[in-house]
Amino acid sequence: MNIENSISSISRQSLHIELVERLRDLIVDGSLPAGGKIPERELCERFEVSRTPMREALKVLAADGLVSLAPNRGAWVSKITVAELEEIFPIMGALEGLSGQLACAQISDRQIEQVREIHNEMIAHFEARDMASYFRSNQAIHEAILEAADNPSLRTMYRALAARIRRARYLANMTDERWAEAVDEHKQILQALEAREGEKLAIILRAHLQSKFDTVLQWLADEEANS
Amino acid sequence: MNIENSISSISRQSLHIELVERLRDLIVDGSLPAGGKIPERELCERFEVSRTPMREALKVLAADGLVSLAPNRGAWVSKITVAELEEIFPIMGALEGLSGQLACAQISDRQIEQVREIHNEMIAHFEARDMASYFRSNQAIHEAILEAADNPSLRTMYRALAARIRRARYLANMTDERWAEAVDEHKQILQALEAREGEKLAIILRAHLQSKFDTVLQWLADEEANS
DNA sequence: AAATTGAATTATGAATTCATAATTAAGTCA
DNA sequence: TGACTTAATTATGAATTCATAATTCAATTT
Repeated sequence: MNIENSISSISRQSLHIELVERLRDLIVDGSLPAGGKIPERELCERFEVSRTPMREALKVLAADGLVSLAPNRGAWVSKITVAELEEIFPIMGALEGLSGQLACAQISDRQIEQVREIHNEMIAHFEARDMASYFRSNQAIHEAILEAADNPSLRTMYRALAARIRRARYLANMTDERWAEAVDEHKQILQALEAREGEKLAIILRAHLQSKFDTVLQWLADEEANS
Repeated sequence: MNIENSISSISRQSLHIELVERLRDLIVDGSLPAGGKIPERELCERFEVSRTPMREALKVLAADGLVSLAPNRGAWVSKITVAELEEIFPIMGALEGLSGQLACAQISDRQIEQVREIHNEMIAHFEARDMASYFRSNQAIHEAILEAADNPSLRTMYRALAARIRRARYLANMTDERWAEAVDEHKQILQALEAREGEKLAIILRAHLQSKFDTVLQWLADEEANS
């Protein structure tokens, strides 16, 4: 890529798009904590933009559900409720099932090989009981399947939902038993993918997400009890 | 509702939200034709707002995919391509399947009765070969199932997709043969719903949308050939 | 001392302004 | 006449300004 292109790739797209992505990252990685107020002025200074594009970005994120706008009271990072989790998990399941089905229909041997590699890394992390690394590999597998599905709209929608429930999804501590179950489910996922059995993979993925959801609900109930 | 409430329900929500809805309507009903430029200035005058909230609304719609923003060249109504249809139909199928499944799990007898009534109206429209009325009833049935699924996020996502492909979905002329098939599929839909067989309904709905998609693709191919 | 009122401050929503990019129109030359 | 150049116009993106709503905090009352 030459200099001209590398400049244009930054300045070409409008400020608010850039801001949407930056803000989404800040929210997803927890720099802007859930339930907290979004300091508009501060962020404008940080990113050296005026309020106009910043507020445009906040409105886009609000339409996505990641941000809540209180009229005349500013923007807040949306706090996920149990009710919303109950809404979103089945949708994620449907989308992830579809992504598996589409992936099976057209995934290349090369891509399957890549998934297998990540899968094996994940197993190693499981055996070492390294949960952070396990989650990373886990996420990479789901991303790879989504990638293989080769459907940009699906990708965008899935990621938007994943951003909304991210913390709930990866902060829930699993019991060792549940963890082993999840690993077993992942072995089935790999098998179905290798055999390119789309319908089967869809069913497994939906069930996998359902299990995850149950775990999260359990965790939330425990959290509730302990506070 | 008292006067105070009816006032606040209008003025309470911000201008750009109101505009998002108005613009979406204009696009979906064809007042702003697909592929056409969106006359920002004109719309600002029409709705008596300044450019700021109008542009905020356009950015939200762009994030939704209903509008395309060309940097420094303004906003255009997105034109659906065959590639996008190929992306979106399976997603709609997955979401509609899920809505059927969720609906079966909790639909009331009263709601089933309502669906049955709309279904019978639709059959009457079919027998009278009144396609416009048929489409209206058809849409009402899918809406009723979506409603019974009682999942606001699902509803929002489904409607956003439906808006994007609306014209393709309802402008495609069906052959009499295909039309009869669709009606038959709808009879199965009603049966599964009455029996509250969620999995089965999901499968039927996915297949139903797949058939619809095939019809639309055929229609597009014909259109292509005739132009 | 606690609650309540009201002025001062701050933040927000929307209009306006401003710099710049894109388009159009006019003029020039082959 | 028709393509090309360049000036004028218009539209766009972003910054700034302005009116108003919300919040804070001190003063007052009970």
